[in-house]
Amino acid sequence: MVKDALHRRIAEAIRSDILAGRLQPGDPAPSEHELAEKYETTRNTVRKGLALLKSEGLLVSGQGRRSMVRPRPNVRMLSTGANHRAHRDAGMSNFNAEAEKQGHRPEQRLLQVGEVPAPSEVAERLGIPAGETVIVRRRVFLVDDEPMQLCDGYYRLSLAEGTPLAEPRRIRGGAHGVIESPTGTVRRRIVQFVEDLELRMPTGPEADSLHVPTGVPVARVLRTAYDSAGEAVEVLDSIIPGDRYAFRYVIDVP
Amino acid sequence: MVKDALHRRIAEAIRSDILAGRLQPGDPAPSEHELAEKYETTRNTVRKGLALLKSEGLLVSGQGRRSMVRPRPNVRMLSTGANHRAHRDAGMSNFNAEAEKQGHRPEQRLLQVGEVPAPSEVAERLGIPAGETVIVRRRVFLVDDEPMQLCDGYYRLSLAEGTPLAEPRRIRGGAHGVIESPTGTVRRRIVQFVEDLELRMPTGPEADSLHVPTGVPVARVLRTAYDSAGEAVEVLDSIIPGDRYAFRYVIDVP
DNA sequence: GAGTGGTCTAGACCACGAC
DNA sequence: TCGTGGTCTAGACCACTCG
Repeated sequence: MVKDALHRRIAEAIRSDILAGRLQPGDPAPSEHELAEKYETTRNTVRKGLALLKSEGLLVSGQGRRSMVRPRPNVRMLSTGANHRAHRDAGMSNFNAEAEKQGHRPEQRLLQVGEVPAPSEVAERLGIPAGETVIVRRRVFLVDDEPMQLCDGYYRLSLAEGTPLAEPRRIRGGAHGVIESPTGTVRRRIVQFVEDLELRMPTGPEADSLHVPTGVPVARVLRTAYDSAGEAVEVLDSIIPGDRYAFRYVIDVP
Repeated sequence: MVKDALHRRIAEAIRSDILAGRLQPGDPAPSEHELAEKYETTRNTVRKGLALLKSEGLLVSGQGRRSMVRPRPNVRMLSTGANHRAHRDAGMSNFNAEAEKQGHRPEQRLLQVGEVPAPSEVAERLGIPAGETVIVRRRVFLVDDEPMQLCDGYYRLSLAEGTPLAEPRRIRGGAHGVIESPTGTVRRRIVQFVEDLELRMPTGPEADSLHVPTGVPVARVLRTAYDSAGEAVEVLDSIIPGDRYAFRYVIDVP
């Protein structure tokens, strides 16, 4: 019978050790040799069992090193829509505030600033035709030198051209400061965010650049910012590893 | 070199066929035999490559059947905090409304209603000591007879005892109707939800009961409902497969 | 250098689906 | 019945880490 496959039983035994706490995060798993002997089978079969656990995110392994129970990451960010403004009024992004609160050193690294044709999902949200030229700012957020998320910001050309948004430099006070700063006589104000989340496994390049271990999913988050006129002024396209983030949303019912 | 492993190259070739659209969802993948011949290797190595793609959620397979590119699920729910009340005032849950809008047949199946000790995460949110007895209502939501999510509702004993919440029957108008119905002279009103999301791979039992294919992550959502007095009146603990749901949250900035 | 995990070969038998 | 994928054996060599 399929469900009683030996490699599944091996996986199940170790899984229950982990879930019951008999094996703690960071503990070494039994070696493949030991398991092969214990279950009177070959290393190949043992490896299939361990592969299952890796794909579930319970084990991590590496050439030459003993496999171990996946350690909890030392930082866990809380991504919350609830308090954007509070932080920003203090001149700080949500990301930085959360990291520093936990006693870590946040960093935002700018990968690219330039003009690109708008991807369809972005164009849709910005209310422009797909393929129209937009400004993109690609960044990676890090904590203690470990990458935490990829974050691409998209802006309409008419809004960003000639502003710091189009410059390949970090922006003091953040992108929202620029958007809300008065241009001529108008003063924009961001009053609403809409976040669309999708769950999936990371692509190869994503897993590489974010150091996502096997068996850890990511969220793809598209966040659109609207001003008081109902106009979309920014679309953020983020890839967020599931082992380093928890999400919290507060919904007020009218 | 590790990255050039043959099974990885095989996976990469097929992956790019899928991502480029040369292989469409539902299309059969090449058979293991064919691939072994093409790459002049053994079936075992081919299988390692295909296993990679399965763990990424790109392929599905089954004994005796040809592997195929994972078809998009025929229903995709939009889980949104934005319009709970609108639907409920129409006497319909968010879930049912969304499914019917897409022309499908929703169903909520009650698995269990009973008293249990409150899990710590639930107790925390309900503002009671962990382990205190609470009422739980375990349900599975289905669309067209396919399971879509697991959803356990927890209620304080003092609130649920003697009400339909403690009865093993479906509740006309939903649980919120009961919570908001007047008891004595007070009339509760739910005014806020707080949703905590976590991303991970499904456990074995979860994958089984939700028919989650390999390589598809789940969200674990804890939703707490508060009344106008700031009291937590319900905690919902849901497991939601990533291939059948998209999440949308609207955040208003004061 | 000893031990570990990563890769691969060359077979075998089984369970299941489609024809 | 035939082809498919699922499981397993019994070896081998390599790359890497650690003491």
